[in-house]
Amino acid sequence: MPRQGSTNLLRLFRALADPTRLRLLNLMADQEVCVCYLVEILGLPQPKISRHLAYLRAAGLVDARRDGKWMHYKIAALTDSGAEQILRLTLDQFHEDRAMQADVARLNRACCAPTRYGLGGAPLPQTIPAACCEVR
Amino acid sequence: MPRQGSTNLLRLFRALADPTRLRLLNLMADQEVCVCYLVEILGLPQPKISRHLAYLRAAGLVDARRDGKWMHYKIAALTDSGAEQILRLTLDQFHEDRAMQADVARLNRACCAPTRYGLGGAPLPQTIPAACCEVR
DNA sequence: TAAATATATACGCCTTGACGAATATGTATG
DNA sequence: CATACATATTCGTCAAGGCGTATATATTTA
Repeated sequence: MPRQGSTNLLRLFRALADPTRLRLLNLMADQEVCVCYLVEILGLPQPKISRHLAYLRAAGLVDARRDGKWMHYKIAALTDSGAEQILRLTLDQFHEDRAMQADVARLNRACCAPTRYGLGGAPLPQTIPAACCEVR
Repeated sequence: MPRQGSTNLLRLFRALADPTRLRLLNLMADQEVCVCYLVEILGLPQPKISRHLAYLRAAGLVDARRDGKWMHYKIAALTDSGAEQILRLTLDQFHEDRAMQADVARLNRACCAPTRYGLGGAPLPQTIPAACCEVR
């Protein structure tokens, strides 16, 4: 297989060239996340979220997993190690961005109290214990 | 000034989301380069090169310097350190890409023998000594 | 099987930006 | 000042992709 690193990088950069997709990737940086949380946290129309997730999936940046009615998305392991490095560095940079950190904070709060966010039966991310701080 | 790193990153990724601009940045990775060399090496129409350089300049990724009839472009020092890191890592990745290295090789050959490339009086990059391998 | 829920896709509209071709601008030189 | 040369910009056209709205699909539950 010929080296075609710049083609992979091009695909990566096109995927990163949209603010909604950056926010989605930020929320998925550390864990697999259910679509319902993404919609709730970003406060954007569900079809918009779904379309951007489809774009990211087509670009090979995320993997999807069905779990009953729910779909979980997570950041994929990229075959191109250069693209992988750039993606990881990008996600790291989001730690310096207030708005991105605010998104993460809202995600954590929603995961700790799903019912308050209209996410009653929604599955929690695997890294959040089911009884993290939920009031019953 | 509020943190708005993701806005800077967005501008960066949009600038990187084009194959011609990636090739241009690759050629400028280590040195300031005259537009005439960029046109010659990439073998693309001059207005196309010029438009992409204008885009890169507007995005703050390159600086331009006039030298008589000639214009020299170089990669700018980015104010956003996150964007700077990503850009540098991207340029590093080009070392793994055959086509990108071929561009660099052609640039070096042209700089060493400008007259053979129809670049008779064109100014050499600063890092290339005027008598590098030129046959007189 | 019908209804409810979660998610995905299709449609039409619109903006961004890429392109080739033509032309304009800036600079040096005769 | 006229010309040549290097580079930039404009113009019209086109494709990619973003959006809201509506609808389709998949899954569970009654």
